Amino acid sequence: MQIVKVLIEYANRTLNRPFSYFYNGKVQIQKGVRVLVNFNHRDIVGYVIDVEKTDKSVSEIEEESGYQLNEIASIVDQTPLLDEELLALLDEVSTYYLAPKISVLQAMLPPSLSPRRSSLKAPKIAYDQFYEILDDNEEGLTAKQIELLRFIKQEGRVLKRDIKSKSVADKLLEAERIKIVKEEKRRLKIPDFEYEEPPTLTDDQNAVIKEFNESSDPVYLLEGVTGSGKTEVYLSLSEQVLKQGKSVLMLVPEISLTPMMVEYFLHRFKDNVAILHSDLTPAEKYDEYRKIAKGECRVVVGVRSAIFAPLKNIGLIILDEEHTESYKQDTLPFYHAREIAIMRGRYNKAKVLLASATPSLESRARGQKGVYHMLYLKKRINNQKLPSTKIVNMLDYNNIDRDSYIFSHALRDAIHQVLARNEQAILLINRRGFSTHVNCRSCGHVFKCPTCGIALTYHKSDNMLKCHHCEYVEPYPEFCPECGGKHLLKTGFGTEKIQEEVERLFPSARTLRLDSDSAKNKSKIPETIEAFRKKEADILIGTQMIAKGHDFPDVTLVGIVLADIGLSMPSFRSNERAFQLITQAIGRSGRKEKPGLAIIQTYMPSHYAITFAARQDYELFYRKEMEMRKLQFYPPYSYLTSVTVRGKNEESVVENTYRIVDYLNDEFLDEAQILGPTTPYIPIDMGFHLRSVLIKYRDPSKAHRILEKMIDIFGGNSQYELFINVDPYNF
DNA sequence: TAGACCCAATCC
DNA sequence: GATTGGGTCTAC
Repeated sequence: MQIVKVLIEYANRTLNRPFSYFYNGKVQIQKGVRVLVNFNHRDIVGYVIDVEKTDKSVSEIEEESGYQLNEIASIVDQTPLLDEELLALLDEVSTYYLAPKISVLQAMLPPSLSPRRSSLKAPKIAYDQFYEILDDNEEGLTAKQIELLRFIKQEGRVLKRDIKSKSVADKLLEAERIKIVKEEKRRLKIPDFEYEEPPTLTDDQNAVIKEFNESSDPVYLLEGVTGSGKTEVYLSLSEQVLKQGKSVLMLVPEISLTPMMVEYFLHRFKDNVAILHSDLTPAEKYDEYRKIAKGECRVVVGVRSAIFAPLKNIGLIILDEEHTESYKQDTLPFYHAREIAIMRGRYNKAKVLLASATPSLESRARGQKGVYHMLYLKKRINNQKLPSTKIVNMLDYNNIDRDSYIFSHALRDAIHQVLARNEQAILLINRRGFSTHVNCRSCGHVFKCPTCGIALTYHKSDNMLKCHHCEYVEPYPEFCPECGGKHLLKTGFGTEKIQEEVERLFPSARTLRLDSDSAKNKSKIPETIEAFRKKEADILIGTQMIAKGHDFPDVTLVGIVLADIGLSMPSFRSNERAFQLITQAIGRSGRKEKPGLAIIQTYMPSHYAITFAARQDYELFYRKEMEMRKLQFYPPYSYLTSVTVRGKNEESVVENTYRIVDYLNDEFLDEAQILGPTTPYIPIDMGFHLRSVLIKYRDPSKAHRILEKMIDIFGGNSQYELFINVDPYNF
């Protein structure tokens, strides 16, 4: 008999331990396969982490252990889900992020292989069926049969579903002239890209590649201004690595925003490329995953979760736009792809290349200290000039247009000129919807989301109030539910309002809007971008979506309608975010020979994030922001971990959070700052109340020991659940 | 995580 | 007297 230890599919701290089952079948159960087990009256999926043979009987074991053993209901997988490297990575990730192991497994594996019940109904392998010749003897065949036989012979193999005359084929099968061959099918359809010869590299690119090759450092940070040719460096290095027989993992922030990167890789490496991103169907993900696991593709281009791709013998891992927040998962297990990349790099003895025009402060500081090897691309490829910029102080009434409180004279004039020259403009407003708040004029009641507790945004297009955090919507009310007042006040503005204003002020201009409302399904994003590139519109209005690496040759004006939005967010990263966003947006203006202009409207015209972004001066911003971080003891001068308590009863949540704060204060003594309990920006999650503690510390290994002890003491509670976020982003 | 179990509130 | 709803407990 075998005793099988399994992790069960619930990613809950109190269940983060192995459960034992017995198995009397003949098959030897392997570690790393999924099994179906009965757990607390239900059949669920478990992941096998250990198997022991025993001569004892079930009742003897039950006697010893004190619990009743069930039998494994069935075995799901024939072979283990993870190879040796990924198995080691599972341990490393769950340890570093203090996360339940099963949650790491669920993040690592595609839906069809994930240890959860839903994976059992998920897509399986699909096959293409081909006809191939068995025997080309034409004797005794009808004319039609001979015709088909010759056709198949000529083609070598023919897809079964391409044959119209099914009955003729059946006859040939019966006569044993042809056979059916099954082959795994790739459901992701990738257009066939022409091979593109690598362009001649610039001296700067060659210098970077040379320095990279001559060093044996494990991690590199490439700081390259927009348009400096980073992509060609990636392609060139990838080519080298493939020639050495190794494989390449290329991470991008979001595929629908950067389809060009995928295309470059497809042009260069053709069907050696597998693609992994969140818009793929589960079936497509499964096929890509299997292709990688079988070694059929040695280049993977993908988003965050692709960092767990089952690539073997990795030689190079690249993170493009390494500062992007989408590399951090904001649900369990809260991992950051950059850290995983470094772990996998270490295991594979592969080099890791991080790259950005505006590196994250953490990475840049590590570069400064020599932890990462700094590389630079300082010049734009054909020496394009950076756009000229103008900061408009919106506090000064004289600067504001008489017809519209949103536009300055400068921006309105500039748009007029662009339209007159038949060029294009981009207007960035990093907030969607029409008005940001709705409240009652008589009693001041603010309309809030009942599930999240944050203010609802008014959307004019469908006359609804929407929550920008969860899915909640309600019709725009006629009167106040508190006092019955009829006068509701809409304050603040977003993309919808800007579009309306633009259409009012520039009636002849054709506008396009791009935000997550206008792009409900993601294929809309590249469509809208393409339409704008083709000059089907004069003005593109949108959120940060439009600020990313797109190349619009006719855009000569970028207007940042309100640069302060990001700055007023309650996070130590808000300056960094604002700087990155403004810098990127400005980079969209004047990409070809036409000179570009950027106008930045703000109520904080002398804020350094705005002034340095306007000058496109990363270095000065970096130094100033480092000073601020040092003063406030934030990363990179400290490490952060947040602990969030989530429970039904608000009082008990608060009380328990206080107990955790006290505990942490006792354990850390003076070696950490413990902030809290604080009420998170999103205070309620599906009817559960949330409170957080932020820990700022210098010694990660000590913190790790204390946090593990904290989980032992406070983790196994049914009153509340603990969420631990190592290196959180939203504080 | 989600069923079982328990108790109290509520219904006709 | 039965049904419903909420809170708590527990799992191999």
